[in-house]
Amino acid sequence: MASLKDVARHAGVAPSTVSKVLSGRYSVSAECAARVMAAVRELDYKPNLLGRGLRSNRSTTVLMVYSTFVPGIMMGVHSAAHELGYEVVSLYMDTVDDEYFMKYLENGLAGSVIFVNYRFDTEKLGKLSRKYPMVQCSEYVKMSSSSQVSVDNGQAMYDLTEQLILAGRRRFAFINTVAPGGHLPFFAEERERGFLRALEAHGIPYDPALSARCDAEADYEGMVQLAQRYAAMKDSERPDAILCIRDILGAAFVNTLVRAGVKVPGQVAVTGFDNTTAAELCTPQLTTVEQPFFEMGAEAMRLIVSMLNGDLAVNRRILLEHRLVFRESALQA
Amino acid sequence: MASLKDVARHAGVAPSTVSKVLSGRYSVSAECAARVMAAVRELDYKPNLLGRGLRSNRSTTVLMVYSTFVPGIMMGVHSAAHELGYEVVSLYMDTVDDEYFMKYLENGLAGSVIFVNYRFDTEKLGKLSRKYPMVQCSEYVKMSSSSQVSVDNGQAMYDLTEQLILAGRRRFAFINTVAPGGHLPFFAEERERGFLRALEAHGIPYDPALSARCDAEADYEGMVQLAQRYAAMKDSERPDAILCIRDILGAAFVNTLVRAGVKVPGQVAVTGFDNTTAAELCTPQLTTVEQPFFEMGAEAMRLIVSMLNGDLAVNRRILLEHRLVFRESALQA
DNA sequence: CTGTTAGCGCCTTCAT
DNA sequence: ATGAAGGCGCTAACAG
Repeated sequence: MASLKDVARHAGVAPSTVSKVLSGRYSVSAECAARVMAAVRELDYKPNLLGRGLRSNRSTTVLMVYSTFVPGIMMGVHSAAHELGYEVVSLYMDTVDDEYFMKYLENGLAGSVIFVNYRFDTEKLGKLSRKYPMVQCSEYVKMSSSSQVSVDNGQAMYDLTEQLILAGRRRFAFINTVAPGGHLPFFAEERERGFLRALEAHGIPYDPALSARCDAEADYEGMVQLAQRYAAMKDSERPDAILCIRDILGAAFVNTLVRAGVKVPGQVAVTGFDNTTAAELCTPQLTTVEQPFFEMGAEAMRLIVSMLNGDLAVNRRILLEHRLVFRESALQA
Repeated sequence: MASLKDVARHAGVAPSTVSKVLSGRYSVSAECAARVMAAVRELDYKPNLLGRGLRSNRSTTVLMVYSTFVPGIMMGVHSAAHELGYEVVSLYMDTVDDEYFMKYLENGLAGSVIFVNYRFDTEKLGKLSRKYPMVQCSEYVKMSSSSQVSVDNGQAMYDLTEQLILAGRRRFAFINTVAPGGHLPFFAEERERGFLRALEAHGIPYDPALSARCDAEADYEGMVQLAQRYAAMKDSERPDAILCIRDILGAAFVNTLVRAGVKVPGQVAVTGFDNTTAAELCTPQLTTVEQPFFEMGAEAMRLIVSMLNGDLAVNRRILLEHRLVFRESALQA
């Protein structure tokens, strides 16, 4: 691999001059810059990030930690990174609230973090964010010192609930998931609050006993079992609208209810959240909420870069627009 | 961050001695080693990978390039990496056969590659494998100079087909996917060959006109459209067994046929491949083939490390055992 | 505007 | 068995 020194020799200048041309942050004569760039092309020079990082103590590599694979977010992050001249390395961590990813910061591989749907203890997060630029994408914990990019989960669920009310639904159930510790992810809390707020705004009475919480670690079968409780209810006792926190839960409900002879959406409307494949895979297909994942990822990347450049006095919270997707499982008013 | 020099000072030895203790490849007195290790703990020292990589020109960071997110493989790769003292950085590339990932090798971030389900031109792959250790996991191209870990896709499909034959099926269709260029991934070729081999071995006549190939880029709706052609056939003309190359295709067929009133598995047996969530999401649930993803990932990692250590004279091909998973869509004989 | 110099953290040869 | 010295590729401070 050609090194910066090789480029310098080939162009007949000093190594530091090459460095200056490449960084673009120092004044160099146009003629000289042209010679350097020509040499870069001829030698197919690629800067060595180890040398650069070691010397400058800065890193253009962003660590992306995710607990849920969302292709759209990944593509958005990568796309923005590419435009901005950054690299992203990603790390799948199925056990949430673990600090294993710190290794990748401490050993110098990366210099900043984007969390995607990753739940991390508030206190730890606070400490961490003082050492490394950090942004939370999609899921987040409340923290004034943390940057975040997401949709307005509460508003999204409010909007969805409102449409069902306008379509004539009256007996509502909300199916949330609950983590082993009994904690709800913050976005899940927000969605539930949005749901309640919509009922209240429209004066719809609500019986919490109709709702349920599914174990976050439940597999599909577990979700089906929960749904069977609803399938087994007397028609008069069953909710006429079941709002699920995620598509896969919604799909489990649709499949289970239909198999038991309950009419969807005739007797019960069912909805999901995220507009994943699962929403299309069930019959009838699932009404759901779509998030602008690509933009969310791209914004998260831009935000990190701003922070790295110190462009930002304060951390920011970016909210992007959601979109309701109506399918057969719950028709629009 | 404490550096190696800090550790040396704290332990009262020379930096080079600390390095020797940590690498374990030089003789150091037990007493001295103990002092060093104590200092490492007290200072919470983490070796800086940039300094190490720059100096040694070796990297313990493995790049994982994938076009399909398979949690099991990821976890296997990470688990083995952790045991062996390696790091994994991963890169999602939806556009297959692209060389963008080379950047991460050329800039020194990583020193070897694991491809997961990533199709890469044979010639390029050959060139690359001469510069960087490389293993293909799950999908692979035929190449004597390349290491690979996978199940025996041909044998898996042979076994599945044979079970359907033994269960009395006689009119077989095989639904493959075809990439824009008209090329089949190698594993897809192998599966199709295994299917044909089983029919031949049991003397079952085969009408290729019954089979079809779905555009690899088709979304769920596209798959449903293909399935509708089969739903619309006269009962006497329709295959009584439809073997799909992937679960999601199988799910589309199950859903579409059932919705059209065709009995699954009564009139048609349907199968998938991979045992993903999609196989559970459809009704009836899908008979499929399970791969030992975790082990595949772990083996791929071990193989890379062997190659990096030069332990391996020749590249290797590791085949792991598949498992048939029978569900309602195609019952066992 | 360009070049010289020093050193980021680490490993490895060589001398002791 | 231990330490001293050099240098991997790069950038930043300084000199010219």
